[in-house]
Amino acid sequence: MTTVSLPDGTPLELAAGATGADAAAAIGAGLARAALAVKQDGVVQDLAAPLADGARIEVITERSGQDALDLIRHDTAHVLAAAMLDLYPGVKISIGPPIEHGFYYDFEFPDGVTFTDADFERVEAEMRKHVKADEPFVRDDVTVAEALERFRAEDQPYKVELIEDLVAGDGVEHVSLYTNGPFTDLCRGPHAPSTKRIKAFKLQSVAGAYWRGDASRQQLTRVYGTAFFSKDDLEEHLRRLEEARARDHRRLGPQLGLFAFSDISPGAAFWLPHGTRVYNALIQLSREMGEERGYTEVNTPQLYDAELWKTSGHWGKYREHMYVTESEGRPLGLKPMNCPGHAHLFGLQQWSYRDLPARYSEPGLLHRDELSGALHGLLRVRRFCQDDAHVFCTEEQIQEEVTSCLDFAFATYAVFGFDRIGIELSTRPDERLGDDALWDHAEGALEQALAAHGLSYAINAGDGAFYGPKIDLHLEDSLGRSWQLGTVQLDYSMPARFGLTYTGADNADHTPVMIHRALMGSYERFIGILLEHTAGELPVWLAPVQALVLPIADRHAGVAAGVRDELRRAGVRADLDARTESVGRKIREAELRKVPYMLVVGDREAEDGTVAVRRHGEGDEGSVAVAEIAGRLAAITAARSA
RNA sequence: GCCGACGUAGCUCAGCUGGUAGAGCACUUCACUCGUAAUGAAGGGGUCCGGGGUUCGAGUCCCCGCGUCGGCUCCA
Repeated sequence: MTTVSLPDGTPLELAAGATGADAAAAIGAGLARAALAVKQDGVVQDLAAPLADGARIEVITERSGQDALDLIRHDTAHVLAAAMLDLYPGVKISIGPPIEHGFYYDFEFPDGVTFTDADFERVEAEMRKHVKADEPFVRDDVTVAEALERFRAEDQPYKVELIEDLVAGDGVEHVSLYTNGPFTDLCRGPHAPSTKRIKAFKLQSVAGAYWRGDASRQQLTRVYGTAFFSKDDLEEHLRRLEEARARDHRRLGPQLGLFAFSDISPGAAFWLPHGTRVYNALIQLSREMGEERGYTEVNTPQLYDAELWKTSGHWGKYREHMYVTESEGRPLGLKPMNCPGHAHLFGLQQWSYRDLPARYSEPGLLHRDELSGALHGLLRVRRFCQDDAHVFCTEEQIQEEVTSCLDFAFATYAVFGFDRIGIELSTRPDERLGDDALWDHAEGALEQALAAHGLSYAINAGDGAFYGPKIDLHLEDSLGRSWQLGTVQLDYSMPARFGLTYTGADNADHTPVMIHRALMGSYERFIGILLEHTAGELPVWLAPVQALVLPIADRHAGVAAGVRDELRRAGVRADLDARTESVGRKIREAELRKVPYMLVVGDREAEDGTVAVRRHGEGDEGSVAVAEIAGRLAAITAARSA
């Protein structure tokens, strides 16, 4: 006898050796038909897998959410591979997993064969044949030797390499193969019972992807697709992707007159007047919040003798991403980051332990020669400005300083209502400065700060900066792609390399510790993410035009200009639309520009010193005295409350 | 940088198999002076990303370059 328990805790008795399919059948015929797989103690397995006595089980059906979608998307990846082998003899297959919103499969095509999205249609047609044929997924556990023989015979070197690595790495002796129709793949599984469970699928894009993520190895052709349990779900998914395009900051920026890009300077935004207002308002926010927290602003050069970059270590590691020039034979580098400049600045002065911590901030303009293919609107640029700061402190002050950097970061995000923040601890990379004892120490300090906040975080092993580990804070864009905004980095190396010292209470020289931190990250990236999160409807305090005064007829233009001036005197960013156009048109255009407040001035308002207030997206709210609306908007701006 | 796609007026896009460029919005002018999401009419505007090539003829086909988009790699 095998006894398993169902999700509601009910025990279910089955014959010894019973499978997931048996369990589903024992519960009901309908469930047996609907069953795709079985989850045993949290692990999804084939229906044909035997159940372990005492296991908690759950039968996976179409309604099981992500587990079920992962399953058929993985199935669809196998069907794609089967179709590709049908259509492209000699194609080499590598791997094809499910991913968050779909799946991919990586192929190597024979010489001279290129694969493009124009080929999707015939591949999809071939895939449909396999789905229609209702081909079962059959698992076969074989010895490593058998598997190697099979894939060598089929001339599938990537599969051979995967098996060899499994043997070398994990010492496996058996591997599992899954066969659907004519196609057999090395695969851990699980899979649904047959290809017919795939109800709707679509190939989406083709991309290059390096074998095993290694740029020095063969580049394969990756085919992305997605699959669902119904055509409606698939269409709904595609519709959402289309909607996300409307929130794309690259579309919103020019539309709202915030910024533009030009071929003449790839990766560098041209900030238009309204975008510059937003940009400056964010810098102002950083300044005010920094001042409250004991930061002092500094201003350091753009160009430095290569000596500085050699001292910091950047010359060796990042020179190819730096813009360099020379003057009178002296090599110079345009700063890609502020830290060496700040370290040098620290060294120009004399320091006592009584002066620490010193917190230097600078909205420094940086240039990095990013790979052309990496550029992405405002989110990845070559010219940008970080809300950068460096804290120089004693060993004893680290904990408190890192903690207050994190507090500062969350306080900044709270201003914008950002609460879904991904936290990562990035640890020592292969190429690094400093010995292991230093790294142990530094990583430990960051872990403690995170623990003190009670924050849950992911470990990003090997992704630290070359001078120290870091805590990274991530937000998602409109398509769910994750972007690093904030970072707090602990650095024991650079102060020593720059020979920085302070005089301790013992009258001896000591080396300070340096904390690098940026919270918004760069103003460019932050504005990009903010636009995607708000769909361009910036909070009132940040809107480039907070109020637009709309005279109804030309005779109201004088009064309207007076209203605008009064608002401006109160510190409100107000503009006037005095064109000879209908109010309807002016309102439509202001709505499209997402201006938060439209203030209409006609005969009635001119008469009694009021404006008719219309909120963006909400319609007419009636008349309000000019002084009152000016005070209201000034208060909102001062408080950054909406 | 690599793989694939794309690049036509300020913007969004049309332009079939090669036969000398088109719409809507925007812009300019004129008329209208208007009460909460488009007043009407007329007009101007294009080295079809750049450079080569094939052809009697190239926006359209081929090659090279640049840029953008989706990925990969990278991201101090």
